[in-house]
Amino acid sequence: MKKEDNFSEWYNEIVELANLTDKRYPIKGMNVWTPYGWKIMLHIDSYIRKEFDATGHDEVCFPLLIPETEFQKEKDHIKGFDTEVYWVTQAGANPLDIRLLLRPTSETAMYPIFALWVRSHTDLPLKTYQIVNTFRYETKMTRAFIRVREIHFFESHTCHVDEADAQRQVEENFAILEKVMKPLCLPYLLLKRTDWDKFPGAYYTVGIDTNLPDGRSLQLGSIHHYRENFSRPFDIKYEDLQGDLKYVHQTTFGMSERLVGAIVGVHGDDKGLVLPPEVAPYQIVIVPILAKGIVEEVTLQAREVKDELATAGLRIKLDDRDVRPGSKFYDWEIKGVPLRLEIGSRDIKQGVVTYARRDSGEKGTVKRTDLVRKVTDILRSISDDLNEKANKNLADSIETIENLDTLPNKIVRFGWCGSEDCGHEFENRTELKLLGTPYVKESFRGDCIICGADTDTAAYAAKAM
RNA sequence: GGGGCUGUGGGGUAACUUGGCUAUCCUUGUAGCUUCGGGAGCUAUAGAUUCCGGUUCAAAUCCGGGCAGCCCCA
Repeated sequence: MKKEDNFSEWYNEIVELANLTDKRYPIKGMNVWTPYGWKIMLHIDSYIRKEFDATGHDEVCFPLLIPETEFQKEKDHIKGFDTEVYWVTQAGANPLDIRLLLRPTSETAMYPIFALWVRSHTDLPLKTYQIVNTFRYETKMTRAFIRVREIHFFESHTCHVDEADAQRQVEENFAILEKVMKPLCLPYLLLKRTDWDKFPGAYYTVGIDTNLPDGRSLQLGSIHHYRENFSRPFDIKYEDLQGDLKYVHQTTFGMSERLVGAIVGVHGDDKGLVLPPEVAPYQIVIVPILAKGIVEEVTLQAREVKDELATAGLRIKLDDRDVRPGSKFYDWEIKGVPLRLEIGSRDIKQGVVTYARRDSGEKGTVKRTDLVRKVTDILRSISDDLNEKANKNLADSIETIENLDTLPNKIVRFGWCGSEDCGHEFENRTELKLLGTPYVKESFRGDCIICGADTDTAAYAAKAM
C-alpha cells in the first residue's frame, strides 16, 4: 500500500495490519485498544506524566459523570459542546431528576471542587492533571485514534492568582510540550486560534498542529488561557494578602490519543509503521536464523543477546516462532520495530550480530563484544533521524501564498489583516480551515490576501484532518 | 435533520437478479513432519449466512421491523 497515493486508505490499512486497534467493537468510534497499541499509548502517557510531575503538577482523577446543572454554568462552554455529549437520563428503571453527561472534557467536573480546594493565595497555584477517557458524539466519519467517540485524553487544569501567573503557566506548558514531543519525534506549529474558533469558554486558545502527508493539518492538542471565564461561574475565589476575595485565573492543556495517530501518519511508510524507539513496545526484535544442526547454538546465542540487552534496560523481543525468517521480517516491519537483530551461524562464526534499521533500511553488523553500546547508539541515531526528517517534512509542507488563484496541496501561509470578515471569506473561498496566527510572532510584511490591507501578520490554513 | 446503500467463518469474498443439492474461493487459526540469511511445502483439522418476525413444501436469497456500518445532501 502506497502512503503517498492514498493516505486515508493507507492509514486505515496500517493500523489494522500492525494490530494497533480493533475496530470491530460494535459502537461507532469506540475501538478496542490492543496490547500493542496500548503499550505505545502508555509510553506516551509516561512522558507526559514525567514532565508534568517534574513541573509540580499533581495527578488527580475526577468522576466520569457530570450533573447537567454544573455543565450549564458557563454559557459558551455548553454552546460549544451540547450537540456532542452523551447523556445518562435513567438509572435502573427510574428517570433521573438531574440528567448526567459523560465528560467531553472535565472543566465542569473539576471546577466545583476547585472552588472548595482553593481558599487562600497559599493554595495557589493549583496545578493538576489527569489522564482519563472522555466522550464526544462525533457526527463526522470516525477514524482510529484521530476521530473517535471515546477518547483517551490528557488534560491539565491550573489555577493562578492573576493573569500574569496564568500566562507564566501557558509558557511553561510550551516548554513541557517540547519535551514531550521530542521522544515522539513529532514537529508542530503553535498557532493562536481565531476568536471564533477558540475553545468554548476560553480567553484564547493555542492549537498544536502537525502535518500529514496529503497536505492536511492534524491538531494534536491545545493550550488555553481562561482568565476568569470559568472561575466566575464556578465561584473559584481566594483570599489575597490584603484579605480581599479574588477570582483565580485558569489554564488548561489537552492532548489525546491522536498522538498515536500522528506517529503513524508522520513516520510510517509503504512497509508499515515506523516507531520512534522511545515509544516502541519493542525497541529491538531478535530473529534467530536457524538451520539443521545449529539450532541449539543459535538459540543459546539469541537468548544471551536478549538477556544482555534487556539487562541494559532495552525493550526487546526474541521472535522464536516456528516460521521462516523472511516472514518475521515482514511482520515486524509492519509493526514498526525500530531495530532488528539477526543471529545465524555466519554471525556466530565471525563474532558479530547483523542489524537492520527500520527507518532507513540500513543493514550492517556490530561486534558481539560491543553490542550494548552500539545498539544504544543506533537507537539514538534512529530517534535523531526521525526527528530531523519530520522537521524537514513539516517545513517543506508549508508554502507562503500571495493569492488564491492556485492553492498548493499544503499548509498555506499568507497575509491576514486579522478581521473576522476576511477570515470567513478566506475559509469560504478556499474551503480550507484557518488555523490561526503563529503564537510566537514571525516577521512578515505583506497584504491581507482578501482585502489587500497592509499587514505584518501571517496566518496559516490547511485542510484539517 | 433528509435521502441512498450494505450486513455470509478471525479478515476479504462467491452464490442473491430468477428461493431448491454438502454455502465458493483466498487468507488466517490449530496439530504434525520436512524446512529456515526476505512472505516455505505437504497432510490433517477448526470456523459463517446480523437479530426478531412473516411468506413458502423449501429462505443467505423475497417481505416487515430492530441493531450495526458505509455514502451523499443540509
